[in-house]
Amino acid sequence: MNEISLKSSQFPNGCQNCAIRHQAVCSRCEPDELERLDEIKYYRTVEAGQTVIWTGDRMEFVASVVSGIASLTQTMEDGRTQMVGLLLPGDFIGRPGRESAAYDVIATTDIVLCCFRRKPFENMIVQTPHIAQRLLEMTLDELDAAREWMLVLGRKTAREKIASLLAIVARRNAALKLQGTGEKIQFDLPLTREAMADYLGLTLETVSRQISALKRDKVIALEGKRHVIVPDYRRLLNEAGDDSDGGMMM
Amino acid sequence: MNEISLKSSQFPNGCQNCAIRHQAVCSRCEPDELERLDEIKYYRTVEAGQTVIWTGDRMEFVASVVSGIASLTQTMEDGRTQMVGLLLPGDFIGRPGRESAAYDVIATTDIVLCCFRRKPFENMIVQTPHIAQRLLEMTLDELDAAREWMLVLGRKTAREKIASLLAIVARRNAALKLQGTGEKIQFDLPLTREAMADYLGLTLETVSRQISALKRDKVIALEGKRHVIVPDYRRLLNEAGDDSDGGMMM
DNA sequence: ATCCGCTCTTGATCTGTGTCAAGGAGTTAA
DNA sequence: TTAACTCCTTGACACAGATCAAGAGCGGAT
Repeated sequence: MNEISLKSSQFPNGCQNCAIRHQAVCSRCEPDELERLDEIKYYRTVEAGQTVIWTGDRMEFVASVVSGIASLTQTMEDGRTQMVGLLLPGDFIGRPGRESAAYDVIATTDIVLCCFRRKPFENMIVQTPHIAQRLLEMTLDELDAAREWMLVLGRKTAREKIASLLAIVARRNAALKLQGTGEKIQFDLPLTREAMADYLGLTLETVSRQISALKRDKVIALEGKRHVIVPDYRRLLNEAGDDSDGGMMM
Repeated sequence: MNEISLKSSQFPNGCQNCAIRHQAVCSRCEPDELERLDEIKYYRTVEAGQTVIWTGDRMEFVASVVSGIASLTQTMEDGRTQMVGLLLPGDFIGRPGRESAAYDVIATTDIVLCCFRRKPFENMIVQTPHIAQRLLEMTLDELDAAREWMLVLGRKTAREKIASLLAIVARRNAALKLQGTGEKIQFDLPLTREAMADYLGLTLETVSRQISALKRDKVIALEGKRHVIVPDYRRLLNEAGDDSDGGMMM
């Protein structure tokens, strides 16, 4: 299962994207708290396509995604699968208090995780209130994202679903770079057609057809299979069925 | 908007179902913490069919459902609606830190809410760590429920969707009464066909047809339109597509 | 260079669910 | 009693998306 421990020294700036350390802890932590966090922390890489944890596995750690993209996936006995979460850098994996994993966690791209051994981490939560508060904020955001996605899954057409997904990835990308003010946004899709289908509750054929249709209608342009160019972000949002930008997710 | 303040004295046993007071606080709270909670607390009733809060409204409070059933609903501009949460007694409404509501909150039946004014409640969270910890637990449970529902919305057939919903309501009901060990479970559906459709991402006609089909196939029996009898709970679970009871939701 | 495996596209056809329409059953009000 | 209303059921038909099938593009291994 391709597990490699990395030393903190490989991340000279600290764990830049690690939500726990930088967003939850650093700004408010006492030095001795940081030390305790470092003691229970280790890094781990997983190759694209590998499964980090299977549903039901014992969870020995919780983790934060440092780089790459992971997904939470549920599978029914007959093989139907539904992705229930897209984990981007900064997102959190696992939950304090749970012994075993509730979902498969799959590395969609090569990823680096910042892991914390679970038991000591749970102790830290009890002793360090602002960690629980930060985790609560993050969890509430995830809950909003999940509910937003329920609207997508339950009520949107295939075309709207695709546009919604593209809008999310585009937004994430524009947010990471300088705010893509006005100018066209472009990015590489980090998901295969099949992964998109699993996220959207569609088949990969329908995904492919709808992407072709959006291309034909000049809502997007493609370079190769994965590189997407969005000439007019508002238009894309409109296709997604949520004209008022507002919420959306992730 | 039908707002009635009730006095705590109308709930002589305290607020039995109130998650914050009894599950989050009582067992671990100091007396002075309980007093502070009481100061910012009030009760409110809402009639069936009324909207408690509209999306975008300013949230002056957070609340816990004491009795009855409420729902969280999202609506698109063209009127398509998706229920994104079913709130049963003990469930929490609102989130600390958010100024305005992200969803419509609708009273599906007559309900009683135990409300806490938001600002002082947020202060309490900061000062009283175990409240944040309890809220984190509850939020994580809701997140699991939402993700479970994503599988229902994205990958299940209409028949499986109906069976899934019936199973949830049945489980809740059996849990409230003495564990319905073996014997047949019966309960009143608290939702109209239309509300079920909004929850399941279907039309009310399809809901009606599938309920008729389950009745015809003796998976359930009906007395009137709303009273459901489940002779074999395992069979129902099987129809829902999740043979291994295990998780499910809410 | 050739073959293999993987991802993606496109076509033809099938089917589950939506849409439109009519009417039944129960409740409340006149 | 009838009328009006809400909630639910059922039928006929349409259509979005699934399924089945063939093949294109492309990188990696031999």
